[in-house]
Amino acid sequence: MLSKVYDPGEIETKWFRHWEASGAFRCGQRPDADPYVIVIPPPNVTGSLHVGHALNNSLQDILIRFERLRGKDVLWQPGMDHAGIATQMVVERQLDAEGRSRRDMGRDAFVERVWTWKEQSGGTIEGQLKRLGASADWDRSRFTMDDGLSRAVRRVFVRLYEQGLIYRDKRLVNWDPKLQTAISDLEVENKEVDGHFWHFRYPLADDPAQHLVVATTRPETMLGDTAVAVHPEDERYQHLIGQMIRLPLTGRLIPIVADTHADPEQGSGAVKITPAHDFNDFEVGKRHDLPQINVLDAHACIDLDGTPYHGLDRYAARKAVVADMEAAGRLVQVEAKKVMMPYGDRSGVVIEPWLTDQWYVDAETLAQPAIRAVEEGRTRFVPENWTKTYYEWMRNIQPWCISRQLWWGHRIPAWYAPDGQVFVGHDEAEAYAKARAALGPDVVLTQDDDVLDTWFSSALWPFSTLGWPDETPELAKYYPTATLVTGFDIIFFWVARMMMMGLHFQDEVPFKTVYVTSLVRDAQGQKMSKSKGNVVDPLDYVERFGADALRFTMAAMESQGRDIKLAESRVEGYRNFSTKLWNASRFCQMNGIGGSDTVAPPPATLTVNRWIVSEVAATVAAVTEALDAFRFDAAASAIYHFTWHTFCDWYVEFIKPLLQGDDVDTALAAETRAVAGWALDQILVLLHPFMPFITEELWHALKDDRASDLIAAQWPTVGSQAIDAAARDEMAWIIKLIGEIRSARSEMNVPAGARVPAQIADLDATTTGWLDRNREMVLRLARLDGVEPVAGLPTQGVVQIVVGEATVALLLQDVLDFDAERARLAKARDKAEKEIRSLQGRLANENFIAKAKPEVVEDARAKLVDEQATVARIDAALARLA
RNA sequence: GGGCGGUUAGCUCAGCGGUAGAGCACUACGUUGACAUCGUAGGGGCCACUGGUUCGAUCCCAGUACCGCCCA
Repeated sequence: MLSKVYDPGEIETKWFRHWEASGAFRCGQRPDADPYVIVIPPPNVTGSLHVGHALNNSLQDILIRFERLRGKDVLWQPGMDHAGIATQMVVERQLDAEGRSRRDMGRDAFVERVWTWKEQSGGTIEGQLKRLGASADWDRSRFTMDDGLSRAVRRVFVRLYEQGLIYRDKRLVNWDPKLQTAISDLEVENKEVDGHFWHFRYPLADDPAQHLVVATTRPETMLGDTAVAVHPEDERYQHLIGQMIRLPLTGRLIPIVADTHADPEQGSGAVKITPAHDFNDFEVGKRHDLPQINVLDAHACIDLDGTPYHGLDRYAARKAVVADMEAAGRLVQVEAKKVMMPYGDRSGVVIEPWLTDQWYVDAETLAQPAIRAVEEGRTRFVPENWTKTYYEWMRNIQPWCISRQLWWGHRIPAWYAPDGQVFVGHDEAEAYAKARAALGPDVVLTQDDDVLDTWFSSALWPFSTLGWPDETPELAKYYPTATLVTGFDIIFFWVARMMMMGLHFQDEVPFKTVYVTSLVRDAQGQKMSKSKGNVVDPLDYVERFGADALRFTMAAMESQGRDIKLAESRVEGYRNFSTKLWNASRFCQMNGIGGSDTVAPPPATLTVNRWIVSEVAATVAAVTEALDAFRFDAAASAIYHFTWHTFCDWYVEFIKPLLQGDDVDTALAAETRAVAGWALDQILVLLHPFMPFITEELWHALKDDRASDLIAAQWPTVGSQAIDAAARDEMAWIIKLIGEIRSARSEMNVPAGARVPAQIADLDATTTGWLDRNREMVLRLARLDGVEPVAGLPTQGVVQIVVGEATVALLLQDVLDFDAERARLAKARDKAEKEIRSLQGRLANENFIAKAKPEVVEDARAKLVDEQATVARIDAALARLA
């Protein structure tokens, strides 16, 4: 017997172990079935589960379990990402605590240390995903630094290099002076901060009495200025274009150039140009063939031997430069100003544009097929509006800087000869072979020190995890994958790059649908962040309410195109829902209702049973349709509403007299038990993708000889042909009748427990049949003593209720408040009258009759007749009272 | 500056060309043999604003205001 209260903790780990041990998560179990594949967005090996993961993976598991139940050959490919910078930072922090540094210990020892850390404490997130119930094929879990995936990375690098799509170039990069590495544009966060605008006088070389005022937010970079630019159409400066400036502090001569980059509205309209330290200036420098003077070293300290600034860090240098300019009388003013500053998203320090040699991918070329694939609908975004974001990025894509000055990652497979010639190969031997062929047998090579951007390896994820570069059966069967579920924040980082690499190396899109999830915020709508302290730990909710409740919350709140504000009350509410389901199952168990033997609905003669079969069929259609359309909220709401408000609130209450009375008809009771058991089974299957644990537990509790676990059961097959319109009409009337009686009782303060005798008038043949067939249910649920059909209703001591054509009178004798009853009827009359006026207004409009859809007009007419009849009956009821 | 989205009950959100729904919260009653993590009943909304299209607009279109996000 099930316990009275559902305790999730008890059963969740039990069932997960069982599924895992039984191999339920493995792909390839249905060799003839269509595949359905999702690759997990690989979480960082350093990561732990946050609420975004909980959302994302709940949705993936819902899709996976849904398709598994539908009989597909399902593969959910799990794994983790080596997360270059993040992981290196974790281990460096440990070393720091030990008073050591990676440079002391050397590259090999450091990398070994990272591996040790990874083996010991990396990947806690996998365990946390399992706690959520994630039914991925865990035996296939991959890591981006695996041998196989590393081989894929080298293969891709070599091939793209040979195709001229990877190259080495000297360009400005975003340099992180703290982490000592280049990072990509995407890893830079631009933030507006309080800064200053320093206005300096730059003297003309020919006439030092004359000067040009330039304004800058970065005074220290003036040491690297190689020009001053003015707008070509700026009247004020026409005569100066082509003249020279004597740059203060260094004394270098620099030209005044005309360039549209100078904004006449900004400051004085003249702008200093520092090509080696600013992305815009770099472009200006190229247009005017200006020298690029690098004045900073890798630590962002001034690197100008022989000057007083040498060795100062950028902020100290700024102070010194400003002080010296002021002392020289060249500081005009200092203006407070909001400025945009680039910050490294990992290090949090200000990024320095810096001139270095790096490796680049020709993203523009690779992007073209990736754009076409979406234009042609081979891959589609859901919700659809993310397509625009994707195009926006792809059509303006910049060369992708893929080298990182880190030690943890895939080392770049490029070797240099002493003369600087580059040899790229899958391994050292291949590079040597090429080098010897070119340079002779004695050549000595050194490998590039740098590693590849982490996203370079995750770009290969949809096929590298399937075994590529080997031509494995898995690759043949499971590529392209079906659905990618991810957050909008990595459409650029990851989705776009998978599209490029997948198309280039497999000639096919990596996935057919990209489902973009919402962003989870806190209950106040704030983005969660550690610094704000509003981070919700999903595992805390799992502990308190169960993984099922958290998963259901995620699904129920996941509506397309809106952020999720996660409120604890919702999780609690869905915990209550699981308790409700638990107790409904407990009721069934106590009444001899067990799991069904059939997937098809059992034969039913009773209206109430035919009705619940119809309601199940409608719910199956609604849930299936919603999941097919990625409407997780609609699917969750359909199954929730059916379970609680149809099955529990009405059906279970309806069947009690059929099972529990003194004079039970055994044949009808047996039919009812079969139908109830079947309906509950359908609930369990429909709900399983959302709440896998409780449903699996109940599945077995209701029947101990199940043919399979629920996880491997069959999605309901009952179709719309099982919907019985007559049964639905009949039960709708019964429900309305009971509802109206309850409402009147409550309003008239009839004690809730009191059994009241009733009479009913004006039934026709149909409604007489309806009432006769369901009399026991009505008596029980409306708390009536009896409901006797009569020709004329009594006039004294009655509460009258109009339901359709019929009027019910509750016989209350002495306890009736006459005025209250009159008021109650009057209120009902007003409501109907209001409706009548509205309908009459509409029907009086010729245009409405002529132009509205015929069925709409017909509906309005029918409703008007109905409401008028209701008013007539209420009037009759009022007349009886008088 | 460019792009995307939002504005519906006290709160969180669905919805749809035919004058509005859910969950939570609130009020009253309630221990009826599944369930108080519950049941029954109830109150609560000029669907942001202004125009337009339409027989009819919360819904479609245009604009305005405010709020968010992304990119420069």
